[in-house]
Amino acid sequence: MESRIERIKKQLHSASYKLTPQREATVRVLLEHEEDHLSAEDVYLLVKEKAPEIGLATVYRTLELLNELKVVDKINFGDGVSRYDLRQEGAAHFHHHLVCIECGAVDEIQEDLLEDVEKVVERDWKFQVKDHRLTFHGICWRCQDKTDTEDAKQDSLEKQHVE
Amino acid sequence: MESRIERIKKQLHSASYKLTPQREATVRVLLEHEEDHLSAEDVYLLVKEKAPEIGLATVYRTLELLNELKVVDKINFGDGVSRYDLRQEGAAHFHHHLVCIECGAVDEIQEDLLEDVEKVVERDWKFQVKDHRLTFHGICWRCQDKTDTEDAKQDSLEKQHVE
DNA sequence: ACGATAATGATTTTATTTTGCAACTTCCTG
DNA sequence: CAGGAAGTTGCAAAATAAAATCATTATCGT
Repeated sequence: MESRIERIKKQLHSASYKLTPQREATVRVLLEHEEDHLSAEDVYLLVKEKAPEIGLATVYRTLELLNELKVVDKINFGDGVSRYDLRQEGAAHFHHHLVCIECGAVDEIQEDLLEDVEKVVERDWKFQVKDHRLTFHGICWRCQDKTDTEDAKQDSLEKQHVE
Repeated sequence: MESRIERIKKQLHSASYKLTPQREATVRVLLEHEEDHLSAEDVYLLVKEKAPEIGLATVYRTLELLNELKVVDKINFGDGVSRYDLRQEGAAHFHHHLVCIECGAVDEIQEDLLEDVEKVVERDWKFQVKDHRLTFHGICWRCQDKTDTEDAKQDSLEKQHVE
């Protein structure tokens, strides 16, 4: 993790930006919540725990900066807020998401999956693909299990009290 | 087109909503700009031409309603505005988009392309896919042509004035 | 340590979207 | 075809997110 921060620091420097304490604190929060999909406000509140003097504007600026450097990706799941997601180190493409319409959970898929599709797009639409955003909406395995269990429960109830 | 409005009217009725003149005007604007990706404000201004007395809030409410009914999809290309895109009639899935990072043009892909990928997701992640969002970011054929032309121009200039 | 340059935090501003509410429509019922 | 409940509208105000402003402060190479 330290080495990861070091590398981000180098990225900043090579674009002649500085790794200030505020920026470092922000990056640390992102690293500690790699699985989550935090909004700017979320990040702000978490960073504030470590560095209470930080301002919201700085968090916005830092996130925008990290987005420029392709360290994070700015995503939008349809609620009005932008969320920020660390990009896998060295990944050329952004990873995919599974959004559960039951419980709202967001899972990640790191595999590419789109190689063939991109080839088709490049060939048939003459579109030179640089990046992509892919999100599936549906029902996650947890909610499928839950529903199964409830169905089973429901079934047994219906057996007891036939209406 | 009239029949399409008729069908949307039925959809509204079956959810016990009404097709008011304002809603009809809004739907007509959407149909007439099927290729575009209008923001709420865009729609508002266009509807106002036909029905000047309409309020912005009504447009927002209508778009939200049509989104609920899956007549339109609400999309977000990363600028701060939501855009509304008519769904192909009968399409189970939302179509895909090609966003050009040079000129900002947004093209649509109606083909599915994701059948295989969805199978993998359902199998390997036990995720029951209901819908998807796929957007490619890259360079459209128009800008590729443009760049080619400019390169050629540049080449010939360089031949004339070698530095 | 110094000084140019970059970054910060508090606050204000902008832009988009949502909400509250009184007035107005719509459409069903008799 | 009048009456009335339910649904809808337009306006204005409020809520939200994000960006911009600006005086102050920190950073880093020399």
